[in-house]
Amino acid sequence: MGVTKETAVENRQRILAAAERLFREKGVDAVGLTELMKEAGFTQGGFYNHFKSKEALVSEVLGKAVEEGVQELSDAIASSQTKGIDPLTRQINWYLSPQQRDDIECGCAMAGFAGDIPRLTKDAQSSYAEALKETLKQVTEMIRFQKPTLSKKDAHRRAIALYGQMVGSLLLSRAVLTGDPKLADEILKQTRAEIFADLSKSVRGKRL
Amino acid sequence: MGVTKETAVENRQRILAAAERLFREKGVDAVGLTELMKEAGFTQGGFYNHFKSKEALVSEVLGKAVEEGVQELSDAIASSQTKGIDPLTRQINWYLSPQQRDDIECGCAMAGFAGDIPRLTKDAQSSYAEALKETLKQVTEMIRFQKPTLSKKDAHRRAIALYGQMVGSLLLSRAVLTGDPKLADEILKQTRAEIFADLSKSVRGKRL
DNA sequence: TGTACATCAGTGAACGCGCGTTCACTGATGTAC
DNA sequence: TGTACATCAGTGAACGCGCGTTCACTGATGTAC
Repeated sequence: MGVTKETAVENRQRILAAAERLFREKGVDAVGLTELMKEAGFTQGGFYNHFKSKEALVSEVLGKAVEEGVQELSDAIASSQTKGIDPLTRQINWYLSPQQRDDIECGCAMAGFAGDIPRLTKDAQSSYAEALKETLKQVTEMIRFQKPTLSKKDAHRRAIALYGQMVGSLLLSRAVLTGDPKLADEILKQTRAEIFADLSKSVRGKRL
Repeated sequence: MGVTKETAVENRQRILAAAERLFREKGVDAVGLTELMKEAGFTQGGFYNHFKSKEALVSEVLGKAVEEGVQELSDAIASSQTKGIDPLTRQINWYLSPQQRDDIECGCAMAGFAGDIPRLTKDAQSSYAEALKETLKQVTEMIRFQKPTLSKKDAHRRAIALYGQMVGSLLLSRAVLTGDPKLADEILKQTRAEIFADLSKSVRGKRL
């Protein structure tokens, strides 16, 4: 009831933030608009002042989440490089850590939403595909930073295989987290070990 | 109305089969019992003659699907060995093919349901974890069949990393299938290429 | 083997419930003069 | 700057709908004698 234009924009952000949190935690389908608006601090009716439909909200949340993911990765690469750390090693260690697996709120959006994509709008699917492409470019860069001798084509192939591996291990680890926590941890640990063994092998003795 | 005991058992199987088909296609949450029973050829009320609740059905479908997956893999390994084909190579080529990606009805249950597991019952989570463990054992065996010199521990590590990679690439490829079909195909192709490059490298020149 | 009765798979209407969405209303904000 | 009015974010009740589930009923199957 009577709210600054500025406040209205902030409130819209709050709805988006609440939605991302709940979607990641419970899944898109399992979150109702009443619950969502309550979480954001409003009553359900106000939703339609900000969004055309639930589907439009979902698309926007998804798009925002994957874009932020790309941005965060970009920042992490830059930060690693200024610190003189190898960005790829650092990124893999973070990605395949129990922390990023358990902190579903802040974890990788590409992995977290992967299962929902086929059921979303074409728009959402396109932004997801776009973000994946961008991410693969960044991984390719990290690989070339680590092994400058590699051709661009080889690095890109390696990037695709590596990123798929990271996403898959993360999702499998999450899937068995309750059913077999020991296995969940082992998946992350062994995948990390295997990746680093591969890397040190292919740089031919030069340790990372 | 009035049905042989035998027929009743068959009908139960039909409900399970319809459920698995629909769950894979649309996701567990998106399938209602009315739709499900209609698909199986019945009216909604009869559902509770066979299952305690929708949740119980979901658990049973999941358990059955992953068990069948383990069984099918076991059969495929045996069939490859009698034909003198390397089971691992054959399995990877099938798993990372556009056909298995697109044929969501018959594709890998471990991958297809991975995203749903955290929201299911403890029972379902346990059978999933059990099936994953079993699958990893089978992959380990395939790896040792291909490279008998590898220690059991090394083969198991390699199995975890490899299976995670296959699942991840498959899910990413599925996620961008509509948004960027070219990328979807490339993910499968490059992952296959990378895996086989790794394998031929680590068997030191001995082609598969 | 034939008859009487209990069982229970299947039917389809109905239940309460929460969903996404709409609506009339409120009242401070923003605007026109 | 002060006043009158339009705007529109937010409220909360209500909409139709499909959900998971329950229920009284049907009638062939299976069983007891």
